[in-house]
Amino acid sequence: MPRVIMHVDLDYFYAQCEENANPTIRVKPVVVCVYSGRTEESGAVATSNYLARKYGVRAGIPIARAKKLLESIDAAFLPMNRPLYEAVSERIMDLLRPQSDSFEKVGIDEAYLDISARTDGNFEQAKEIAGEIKQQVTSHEHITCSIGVAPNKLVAKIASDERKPDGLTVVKPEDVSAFLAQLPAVRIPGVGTKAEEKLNQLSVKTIIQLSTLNPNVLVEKFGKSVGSYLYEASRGQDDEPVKEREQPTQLSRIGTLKQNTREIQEISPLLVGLAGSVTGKLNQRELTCKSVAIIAILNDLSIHTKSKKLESPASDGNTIGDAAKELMNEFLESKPDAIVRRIGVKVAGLSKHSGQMDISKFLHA
DNA sequence: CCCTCGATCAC
DNA sequence: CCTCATATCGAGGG
Repeated sequence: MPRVIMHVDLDYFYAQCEENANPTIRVKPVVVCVYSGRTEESGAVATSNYLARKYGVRAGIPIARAKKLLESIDAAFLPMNRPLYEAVSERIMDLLRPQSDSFEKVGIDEAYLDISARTDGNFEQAKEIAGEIKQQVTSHEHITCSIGVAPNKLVAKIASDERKPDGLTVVKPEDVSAFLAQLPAVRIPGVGTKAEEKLNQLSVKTIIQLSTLNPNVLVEKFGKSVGSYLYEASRGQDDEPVKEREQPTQLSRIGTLKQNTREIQEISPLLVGLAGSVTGKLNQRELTCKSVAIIAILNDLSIHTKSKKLESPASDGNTIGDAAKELMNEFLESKPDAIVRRIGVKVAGLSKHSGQMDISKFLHA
């Protein structure tokens, strides 16, 4: 019996939330920005509506470039309002969850629903449910979404990407091969610029070409894990279950310095602020961390990390802040030429805060 | 098997 | 003149 899996992708989500918050901007290009605070305009585009995309304004480009592309055009440049998007997301997820046998939220604007049991494997019925979900999300939240339905998560995700925005693509089990055959290999989740480059070296552009490669060649080129993933993905095979995501296993915050520097005195205030912010998130979720890391992005935009395992799991600002400062000092010492542009603090090895006091605390007292 | 770190992806 | 956040893998050292 085939599974019936649905992937729901909320269209240009941040920008659509902003359109709803202020419908007058709906007719203009809408650009949601992450301002870095370095200068008035510095930062990047988080997402944009489809009108803005017509002008080439897409996620990730510098705000300055977006302004240039839209100069002389009446456009709305808005700062991110993450609490708003999280609230809308949560309400939508609460609409979706009950429509599923099992549910998996992936990030703020995506979810998988396993609807095998309630459709009894019937893809016609699944299509009806998908239509109802789209209507429901529209009527409750005025948000459009694109939905893919397929026998597994992999193909459902590729399908939701097929028609956007406000799309619905159903790929029945017998249609999987024909559906994938036409598509470029970069449509496979996990295939980005680097993997695309390697595939080009093998003269592979499309999924059907990928499916002709010998698995040994793939493993040799991409490693055991990615290689075998690509082999199966090209055949539309995937048996990952849809399952609720537990707690995240890491938390991080990154910020941009006012100016590039390697002076710890100039770096410390931001570092401590980020450490405090991460600690806040940790405590909100009642978690402890086993390790602390710093991230340094240099003036040449190269990324470096340095991490250390703590003596014992911690959740207090002093322990995490001190560890971050220590790591930053060690990093600067190890890289005498490093000029720092941005820094981050990450905690990992998270587990639920237990009331249980670690015995090492007593041994040291 | 654990720790650390860079790379990659996708957002 | 270039944000932010998370997960995962593989390598290298121990």
